[in-house]
Amino acid sequence: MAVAAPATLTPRKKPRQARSAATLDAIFEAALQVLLADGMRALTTTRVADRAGVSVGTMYQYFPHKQSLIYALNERYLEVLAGKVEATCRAQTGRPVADMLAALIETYWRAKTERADVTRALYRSVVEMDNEALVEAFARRVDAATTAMLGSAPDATFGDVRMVNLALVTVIFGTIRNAFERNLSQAAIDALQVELLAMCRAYVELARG
Amino acid sequence: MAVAAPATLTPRKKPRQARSAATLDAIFEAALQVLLADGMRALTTTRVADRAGVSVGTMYQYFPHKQSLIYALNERYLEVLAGKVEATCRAQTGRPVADMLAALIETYWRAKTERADVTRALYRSVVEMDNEALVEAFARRVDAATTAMLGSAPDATFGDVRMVNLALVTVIFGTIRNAFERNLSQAAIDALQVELLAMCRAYVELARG
Amino acid sequence: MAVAAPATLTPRKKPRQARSAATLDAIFEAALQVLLADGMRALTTTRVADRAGVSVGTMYQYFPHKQSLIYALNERYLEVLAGKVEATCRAQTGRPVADMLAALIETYWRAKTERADVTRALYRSVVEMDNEALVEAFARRVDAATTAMLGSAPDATFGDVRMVNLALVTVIFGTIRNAFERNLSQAAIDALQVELLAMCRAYVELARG
Amino acid sequence: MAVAAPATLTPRKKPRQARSAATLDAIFEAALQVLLADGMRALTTTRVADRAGVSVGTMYQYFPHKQSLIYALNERYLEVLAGKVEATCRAQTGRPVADMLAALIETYWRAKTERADVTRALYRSVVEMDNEALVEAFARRVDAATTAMLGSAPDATFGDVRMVNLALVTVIFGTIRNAFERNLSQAAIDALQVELLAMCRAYVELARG
DNA sequence: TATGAATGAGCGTTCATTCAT
DNA sequence: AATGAATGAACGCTCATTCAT
Repeated sequence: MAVAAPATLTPRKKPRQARSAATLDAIFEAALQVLLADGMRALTTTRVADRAGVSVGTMYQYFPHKQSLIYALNERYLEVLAGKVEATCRAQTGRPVADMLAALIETYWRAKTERADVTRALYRSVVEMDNEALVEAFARRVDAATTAMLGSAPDATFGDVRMVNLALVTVIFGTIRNAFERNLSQAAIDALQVELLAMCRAYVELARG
Repeated sequence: MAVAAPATLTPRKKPRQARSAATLDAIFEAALQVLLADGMRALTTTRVADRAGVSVGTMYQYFPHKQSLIYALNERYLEVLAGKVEATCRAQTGRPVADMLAALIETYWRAKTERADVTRALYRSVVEMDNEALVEAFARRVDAATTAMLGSAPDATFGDVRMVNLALVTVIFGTIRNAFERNLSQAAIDALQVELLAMCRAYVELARG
Repeated sequence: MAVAAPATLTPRKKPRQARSAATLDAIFEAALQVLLADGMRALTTTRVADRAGVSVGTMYQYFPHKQSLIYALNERYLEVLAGKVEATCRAQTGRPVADMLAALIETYWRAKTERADVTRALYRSVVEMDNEALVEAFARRVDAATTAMLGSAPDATFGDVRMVNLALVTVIFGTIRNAFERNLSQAAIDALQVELLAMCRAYVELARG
Repeated sequence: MAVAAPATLTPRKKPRQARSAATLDAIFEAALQVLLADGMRALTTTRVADRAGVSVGTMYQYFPHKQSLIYALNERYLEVLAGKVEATCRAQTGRPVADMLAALIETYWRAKTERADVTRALYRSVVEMDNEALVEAFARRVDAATTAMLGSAPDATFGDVRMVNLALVTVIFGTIRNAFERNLSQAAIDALQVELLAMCRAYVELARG
């Protein structure tokens, strides 16, 4: 059931040539397209290979199992997402904590909204693999970035910054995910974002030394 | 992909005899066991029937599709969960808002923790069906209950109780779900629950008229 | 594969009571209806029993296999058909041979046309059983009747009446069956009947002593 | 019930390589063997594939459904049969009408007799598909050939050659089919062929201008 | 005697994976 | 290195038949 799950986010196999990288991209894009167009059930190796314009055989040189393809797909998505969060954290270093929260929520929310269909499709692709390692690695990267950011706030010092950070990150990410699961109107979603920010700010107010 | 999705949470077919009800229970329990032990991939009709101690044919007298079994499984789970939330809301009617929040979080958290494995397994079973109707119905029931509860608080009146309610419910449920997705230590989980409550209380403080 | 095939056309089991006969009739009628409405594929024991208003168990008291039901269905049909041919033959005894031929063709053609759908459905039901004995018995009955009729013609004596009879019966029945297999217009069918009669008369002219 | 039925008799998919053609032949031959040995009920995809020495998967690369295999089987058979009739018609062009009839009957009868078992097996395979289009196409081809042949006879002109042709073809083919359905002795069959020819000749005598 | 829930062998079909070319 | 035809285990599901009630 569980796929061999390397604990790192580094790509399993570095493409040696531009050609390989292009093929890899084509496969990823194809997989995503199939997933979006026809759902998880239609995500067969042949279908992906066909849409990517390569043979199944070739695809099996890049991915030893179907699971490894799905794994890599999620890896890639989380890689980009983590990058965005890190960029925001860097940009917010040393700024007031209220701004940090707004920026973090905004970044994550937009990342999920931009291609909401992809987000949802990937959530569903997770059944096919053991994503624990992936999630763990993502969490570690994000935790490091947000903890550093929070620590740099000039207007707040926290007794247990790791705890505050865990709470904020879990609440923000969990809320955003949940908002996607329910079929909320755009208006409700916008309002929800505002409330979430208010809540986080109120919490930080409490928690700051 | 999508299963025929009745918009209600009422069981599709009332078992006529005690014998039938027992069989139905055995099937549900078997499906859950398989799901827990071997994951979604192993949840085949034969396997479930075998473990339930009935023949496939019998299983197909209770469920027209494999999907309908999974659907019913989730229906059942959400039914119980919604019932617990409603009970809590009834019990907290007229009590201080801070108590309400503590009780709601406690109830939901415990429900998820009691059989955390089941919770996780069911989250994953969702790929196989269209659970939109189910989630919607669950959300409506819970929203009604929590909104009524909040409205009854003697120590708080809200400008837009529906908005406050939506925010609280989404944050609480989302956070708890997210806490489960990550592999947190029990200590971290306990601490998180405390923080979540603090955050919700701070938010309500802000929102109350 | 082959069903136990009694060589006679007599019913396997004489219904003792009116009740039984009614049930039997209901089963036959139900089978025919299902066959007509949904084809051979839909002809399941449960479906027939349901439509007949009895339980499968009861049906299995009348017919030991599904095949025996189909067998009996064909038996019944051929019984009626043979009866019609025999009646015609009796009626035509001693009449001119040209009249005999016209009457025989007319009788058989009308029998097939009256419920053309039943005819076709039954043709198709034959896959499920070994109808050799049935066909043989039918052929014998008809041969006896037609041979006797031909022998009684005042205006013709045949060198080998059995041969002439075999030729006529095979040609007439075969032609009519074939006419049904092709999708001919009503006009074509009518014209064909006329030609068939002409052909048979010309043949008899030749064959008569 | 009905299979997608292309209105032509041309093969659906040209095998690209000699290897493929061999496989296709093996599958056809296997299907025929199973049909002959064990009847329609035993004609399962696995059984055919096994006997053909290929895997089910391979079989499904040639035929999208079980039905399409049966369809192709009949298509192939009728193709050969129509070819034989056409060849005879070409050979008999311009010859006396009595010779034409003898040749046509002889050709058709021999074609059916050569592999009488195959003939009978295929008759039975028809339940599984909608052979209307197939039969129609066959009829059209044969009608065209025989009508042209009859029209070329130097010793006969017909008022309505299409009508005469329809009568002859229906009678001949129907009679021959019927002769196969009954379990006639070889002697009876031979005699029948003679009588059929006599009948057709007598009819043509009548019909010729 | 009549019932219909239960059975389970066996069906048609799919698709991840391999390997000869 | 790339291909895609071939494989076959395993799936979801059906339905003739049985037998406890």
